[in-house]
Amino acid sequence: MLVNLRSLDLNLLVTLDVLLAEHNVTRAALRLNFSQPSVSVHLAKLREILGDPLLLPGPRGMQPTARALALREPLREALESLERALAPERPFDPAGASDTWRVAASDYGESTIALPALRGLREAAPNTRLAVVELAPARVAKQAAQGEIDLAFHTTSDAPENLRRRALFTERYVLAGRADHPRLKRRPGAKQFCALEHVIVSPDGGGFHGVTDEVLAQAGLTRRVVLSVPHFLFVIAVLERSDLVAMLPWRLVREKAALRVVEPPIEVPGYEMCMLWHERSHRDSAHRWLREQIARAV
DNA sequence: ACGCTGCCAAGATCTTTTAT
DNA sequence: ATAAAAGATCTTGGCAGCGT
Repeated sequence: MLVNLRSLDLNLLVTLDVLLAEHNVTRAALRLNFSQPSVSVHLAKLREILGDPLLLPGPRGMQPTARALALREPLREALESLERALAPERPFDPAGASDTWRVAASDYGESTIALPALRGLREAAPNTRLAVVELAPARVAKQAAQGEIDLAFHTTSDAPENLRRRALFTERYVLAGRADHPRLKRRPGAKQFCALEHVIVSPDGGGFHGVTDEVLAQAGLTRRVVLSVPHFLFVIAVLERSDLVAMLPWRLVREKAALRVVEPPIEVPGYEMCMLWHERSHRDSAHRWLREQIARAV
């Protein structure tokens, strides 16, 4: 018959553990910082609960019953396991860690966050692995909740409310075209800007209308958006091989020698990037280290 | 007010020492 | 070898502190 743990004071097991080691109530009491009678009462309760005398007074002190002998090792292991489980979390050791982290990122997040952070991660924690998975904004909250991803890189403004977040940087838009683009030798005016052929990134797919178009509309202007693509990096390839231009995040194009980057003639509001994670990971020392590492890298 | 826990004091039991 | 005395150890009963 199983002992109901609800009705069992686990402190009794601590006493039993010491009793099984000492075979002596007085010495057990000394070790436990209890009075001898208290331990005697504990033993009485244990006898009642387990239905076994456990320790019998005999010729050479208290002799353990067969049940007591059978109990000793498993009990010791169980208590040690509990002690380990309840021990204060030890600080994360990057050098010895072999975690695999799953991070959701768009190709923009890959370029501007994952890439800068990668070197530091490899150096500090060489036995860890990083899995970057496609960022699907609609699914981030669920993925985080189900533990499919540890971290997501996302714009702050439309990030799921129920996830923890930390701002990483603010981004602004610049106008980019190929390095020797004839119309970008000087910063174009609004009219020339609208006359150019534009590429737009539409992560949801298929859209031809973005923030830039809204700002233009307020000024009574429209531009010619001739290509819509879902990924940022493809835009760069397109710009390099055509006369198309695009309003792109500054961080994505700042080191692209093949591109010419100019300030746009109109003021397009930027956005803030943040990383998102689930409450469950919030206090985890490994996860905190990862977050700190990434925040420092960007 | 009640129940739980631990302590102290006293009683009970068993072991060891000492005397015969 | 046996019995009494002393010592060690466990159990029981009563009490106080504490939290519900």
